[in-house]
Amino acid sequence: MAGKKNQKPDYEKMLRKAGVRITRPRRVIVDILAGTDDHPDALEIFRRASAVDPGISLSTVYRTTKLLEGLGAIHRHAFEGGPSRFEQAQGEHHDHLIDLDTGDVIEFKSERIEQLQNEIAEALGYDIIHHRLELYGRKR
Amino acid sequence: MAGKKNQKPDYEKMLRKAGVRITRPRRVIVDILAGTDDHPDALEIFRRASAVDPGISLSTVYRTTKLLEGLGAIHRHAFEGGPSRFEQAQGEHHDHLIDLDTGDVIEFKSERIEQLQNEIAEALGYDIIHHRLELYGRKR
DNA sequence: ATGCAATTGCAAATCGTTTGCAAAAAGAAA
DNA sequence: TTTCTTTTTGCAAACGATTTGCAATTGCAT
Repeated sequence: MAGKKNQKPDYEKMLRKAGVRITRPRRVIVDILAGTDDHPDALEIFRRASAVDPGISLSTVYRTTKLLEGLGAIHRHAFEGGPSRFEQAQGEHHDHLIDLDTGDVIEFKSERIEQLQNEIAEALGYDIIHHRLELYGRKR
Repeated sequence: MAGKKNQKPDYEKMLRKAGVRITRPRRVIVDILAGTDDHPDALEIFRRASAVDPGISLSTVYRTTKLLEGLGAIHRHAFEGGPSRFEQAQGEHHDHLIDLDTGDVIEFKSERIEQLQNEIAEALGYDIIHHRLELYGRKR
């Protein structure tokens, strides 16, 4: 259920299409994001990028995540308490359960809940632009 | 549906019970929180408090909101993009729809959704400690 | 290869919030 | 009410996450 990302997204193609330059730092960062199913924050991406190319700066990580987010290529999640965490925008929409003890993120999906959300917004006279559903829990 | 807070909470009693001193700044801040049904942030509480007593500092607003949050007397909401906003912990649990154009917060409640959340957590082997459901939308 | 705009790294700035500290106020005791 | 001890305050400085200005570097169309 969780670690199911069908095919790696071709971020380089997305960058090219966006008309931005394909630089070494961007290639490294983008590869990291394309190659993981977890939800690293900027600092963690920076660490992983540094392991590949020690010259990459944290600023560039922030700039690149922001760029990719703007392209809709990745999603940013501001789970409570911590820094923003990122994940590929691949696959279907899902929500998150955050393990309060480990910080692990478990993805889940509920068609029923989505449906109910729409009904609620509808009843209130609103169109939902996006939503946030996060369950914070601990293992039973 | 929204502006329905049954009776003002007696925050002074809660403070006394918590064994902390009832100071003038606390009284002012607490009165503001007890007397509003909206979701002000720290700066807004500060502004309102300053109107009553110009001597109150922003630090004290932060300290007092944190104190009340610790007592379970108010809830803190970190809606996306902005600073934390607070509301009395009175009444039943509810979730929020945030008007992206105005910042207005509309409260709603869905027994069905809560139920589904529990089923999901259950299925994943987790106990939900708390959750966050926010709909971001604009008027239709 | 060349030239220029886009991108980088770095350091400094930003925003919301927290904290150290000395001065001020609460409230228990006398 | 005066005194005493303790908590609380205001202020300014520190904080963590993120953004930004700028000069140096780089991608890439020519």
